[in-house]
Amino acid sequence: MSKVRTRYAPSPTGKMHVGNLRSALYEFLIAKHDGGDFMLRIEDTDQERFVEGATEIIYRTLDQAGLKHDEGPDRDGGFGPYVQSERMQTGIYMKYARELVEKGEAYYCFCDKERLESLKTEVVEGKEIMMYDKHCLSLSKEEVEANLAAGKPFVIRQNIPKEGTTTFHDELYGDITVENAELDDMILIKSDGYPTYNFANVVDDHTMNITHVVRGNEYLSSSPKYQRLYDAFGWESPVYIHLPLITDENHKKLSKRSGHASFEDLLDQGFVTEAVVNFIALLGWSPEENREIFSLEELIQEFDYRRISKSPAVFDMVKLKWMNGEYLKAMDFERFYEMAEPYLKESVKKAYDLKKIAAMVKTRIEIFPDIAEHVDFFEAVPEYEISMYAHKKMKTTPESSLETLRELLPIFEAQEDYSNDALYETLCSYVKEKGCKNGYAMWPVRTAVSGKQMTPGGATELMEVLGKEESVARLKAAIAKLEREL
RNA sequence: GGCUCCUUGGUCAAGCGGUUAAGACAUCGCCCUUUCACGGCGGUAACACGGGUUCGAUUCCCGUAGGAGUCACCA
Repeated sequence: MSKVRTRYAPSPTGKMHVGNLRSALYEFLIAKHDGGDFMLRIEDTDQERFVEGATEIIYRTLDQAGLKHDEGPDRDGGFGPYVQSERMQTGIYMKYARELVEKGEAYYCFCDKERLESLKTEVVEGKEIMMYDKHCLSLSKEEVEANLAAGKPFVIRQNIPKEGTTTFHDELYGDITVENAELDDMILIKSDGYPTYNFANVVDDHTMNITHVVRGNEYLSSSPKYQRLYDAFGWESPVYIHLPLITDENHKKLSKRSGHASFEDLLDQGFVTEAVVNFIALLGWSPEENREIFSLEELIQEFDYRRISKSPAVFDMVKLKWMNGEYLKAMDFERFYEMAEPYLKESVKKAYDLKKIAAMVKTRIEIFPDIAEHVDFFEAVPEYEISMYAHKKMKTTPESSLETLRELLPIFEAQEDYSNDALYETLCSYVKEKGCKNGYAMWPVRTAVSGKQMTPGGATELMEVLGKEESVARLKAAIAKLEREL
């Protein structure tokens, strides 16, 4: 068996959504698991849809995700060019198309738009259904030559017999057989001379020695046509692996068009690449052992494509967030801080120790934007109800809290050491003297300095960050508020 | 609509003829705790339906239903 070669063949039409990325990931994993090569090929045969800068997005995304390609436009492996528009310059597609015409497996078609339009039979769900009627197949060689000589625009179509069936084999779905009568004579070469995806992909995959064609299962229904192409050329067909779709919560295929999140969007939303990669790896594939957190290296090790499932998977943002949170918790602090800093600065403008705040918040957030709601009170105590001082378990009430705070204020005013440890000790000795529970004193203090139902740390941790001046000021303000509102 | 594919809890999923039908997210409860979160423990919750095959079907086959994909000079 020759070395496994897979390819990721995107068209540069915009951002990469997670379905694209997962295809790239699986292609990468299938190759790497077997010590094979992963190739990048740019499919830019549609000049109209080409988006400026889209190719750069592809490179950047692959790079960020760690899916390093062994070959591609920027890494020649001897099978180039790796961009289809450049391959076209070599005349390769036309050459092979002509070969098919010679064999009677394809034919020139000169039908114009109007005639094609008239062939459209029915409209289903807004889509016009059309099957070409092989009109130009009956043209004589002379007529074709004459048309060509006259410079008449033409396309080259695949010639599929009306009888019989075509079968191809997919590693996951098994043998799939369709009636030839169901297959349209698809266009191989467009009137602008470019090949269609349908044709280019077959020619390229073969000439570039791709052993495993891995792609989304939206291609399942057109695969019989590709199979016929391989057969017509007398080429050995590759191993096909069609991936189950990734859908949204309404079970619709993820697509850019419907505004579903792209990989870039997810990063903008505060997800880390490793989490996203890990998550999508598990959308349609599961490892043998019962485990969910995998590094890319571990995925390469474990990835067995035979364990890819056949049914579509819903992209669940909630679970992605959970997984992202796991990655954040496991992340080393320096990196976490680097990534969290912009978000912290956004919410906390005052000169507090952001590293301390970052450490407090690290285990409490799932994505970076969560930081804001956790730390906003450092900037200023929000408006709050004094009912917040009542806590059943702590046995506190607004009244008891006022008393506690009044007693504690002079103690904190007198204290110089505002480290968490020292403050905690102070509080504990107060508690001991009072003969109450920890929470009885902690709760009102925490509430007073934060004004929030929940905070990323306990009373004394917050005071350490706030510092003496601010802490005392907040305690005073809280006492005043209680006196006023009780 | 034709064709193709799919069908285990709300979601991701294990299972590949005999299981008390895993696990994870979410949800609920309890514990821990300087609140919340984290962490720990536990609960609720699934084999779409109908026929076969078989001693025995979640598992194999056939239907039905539901869902999805596709039907371009887009990929």
